[in-house]
Amino acid sequence: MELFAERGYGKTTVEDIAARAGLTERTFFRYFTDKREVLFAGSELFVKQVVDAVRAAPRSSAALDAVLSACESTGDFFEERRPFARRRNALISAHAELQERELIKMMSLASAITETLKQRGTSSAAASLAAEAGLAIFRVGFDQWARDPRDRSLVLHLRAARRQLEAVVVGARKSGLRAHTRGSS
Amino acid sequence: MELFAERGYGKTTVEDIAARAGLTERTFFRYFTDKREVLFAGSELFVKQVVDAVRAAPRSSAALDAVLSACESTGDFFEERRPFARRRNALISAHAELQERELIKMMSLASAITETLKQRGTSSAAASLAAEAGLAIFRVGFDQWARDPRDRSLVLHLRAARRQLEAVVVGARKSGLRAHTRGSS
DNA sequence: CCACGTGATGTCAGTGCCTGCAATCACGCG
DNA sequence: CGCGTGATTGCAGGCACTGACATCACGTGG
Repeated sequence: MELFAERGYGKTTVEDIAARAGLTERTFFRYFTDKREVLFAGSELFVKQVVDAVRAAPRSSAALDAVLSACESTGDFFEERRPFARRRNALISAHAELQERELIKMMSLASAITETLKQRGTSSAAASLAAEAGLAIFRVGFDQWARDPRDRSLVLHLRAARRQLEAVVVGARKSGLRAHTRGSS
Repeated sequence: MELFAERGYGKTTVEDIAARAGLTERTFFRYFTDKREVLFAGSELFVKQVVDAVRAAPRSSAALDAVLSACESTGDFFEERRPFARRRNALISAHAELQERELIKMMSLASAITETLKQRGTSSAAASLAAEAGLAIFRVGFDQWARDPRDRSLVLHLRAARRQLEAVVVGARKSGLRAHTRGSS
């Protein structure tokens, strides 16, 4: 992060990073598969935490609720490092290659959540959709949180996003059914 | 695609591709910014079609309906080339770097849709969520479509996915509200 | 104190992606 | 034929990444 801040991501070579850490380029590639991966260290741990939280959700709760409470449980983690999260976010959104990596990490999280939901007895398609919808809420909520000038909590933004999604889906369902009834038959 | 089928994506160099097209590596990079981009040629056109379809949706329809009818309008396009779509899909899901590219294309589509919805008067957060929810439905539906041994239509799979999402969100809302009533106050 | 095994680190050479720059080519026009 | 313009090429080089092998650090048993 120091180096990226100094010269920018593109102008920082892997050799630079390794040197700053007192190592060789070759050794860098033993720890990270990629130049990009250096910004995503510990992501497996993050996935594990979220998945465990999903698994820990009460059986009675609906799939989406399980996913969202798991998302909310990451709040403490992020709340402590909002400044860092902001800088990291800015860096990533400034570089397409980094966004790509972030997106695939998100999808691997989605897959992991989907699997966990299936083990809870959710059907395959519903599990996928609950995972994806949950992460869509997370993305939107996280974004609002990161750019919130009033520094309100992540949980608050997640709940707001969730209500928005409900409104969007339910609203569409109502008018969609009406249109359908009108249109067919 | 020929070359990728013959030797695999990883073992096909850009020089190979250029040679097969009767050109030089250097020229390849004038047409494509990337080796990966060769598999996503014309994606801007696709985005344009979907965005136009969203824009063309009646004002009265809800945001999510606008997005979904736009997704359905791509059905004809894909239906004609299901075998190609399947091979391309298999190739992409076998290579993480290609998945990354596909994901970022999806997100750029989501952003474009979000913008269009905002112009229709949808609020920013609702627009994001309608776009993301719509694309989640598209991803799940498309996946089912591509792997459907009975070759049923894309539209059918999209509608099914949509009903699943409704169930997931509405189901969660009901039990979530119940839990909330029980839990707080 | 030494030999030895093991895992981390370093060296080196090589491949392939990608870029900048300058030369060359194709071709339509006066 | 000469000329301008846009497409193509050749060349040199930077950087990401890999494989094979050498070396180092260090704990263990003799």
